[in-house]
Amino acid sequence: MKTDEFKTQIYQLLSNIPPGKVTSYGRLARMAGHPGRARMVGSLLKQLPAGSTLPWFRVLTASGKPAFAPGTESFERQRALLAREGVTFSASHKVSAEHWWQQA
DNA sequence: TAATTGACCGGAG
DNA sequence: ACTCCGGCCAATT
Repeated sequence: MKTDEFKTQIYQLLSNIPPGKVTSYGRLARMAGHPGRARMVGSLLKQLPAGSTLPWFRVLTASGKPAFAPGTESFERQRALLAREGVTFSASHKVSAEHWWQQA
């Protein structure tokens, strides 16, 4: 079980999330067969190569909100990208359950 | 080499 | 619904 395999798994899953859908760090980790490694998923997304086309913005915390503090640049960027796909936030910055990705 | 730091999570209070 | 806490473990100090 190498770290590289975990990374590959996560990247694979991430690329499978369709536009307009979202999931959480923890769920991705669990889908990859590594429950409890949510932080590693966050670490991977943080270190994504500059030119990557992976939809990092479709990943939220388990509570359904972005991992960034409201008002920060990253937060606004994520909100804009999701809005472009029809995913809107509630007043408390939470994404409604109907947008959550259900594995095919 | 050791300590600290996170784009996290679930349970408990 | 919200805060606190312990577990998580690679990357960074």
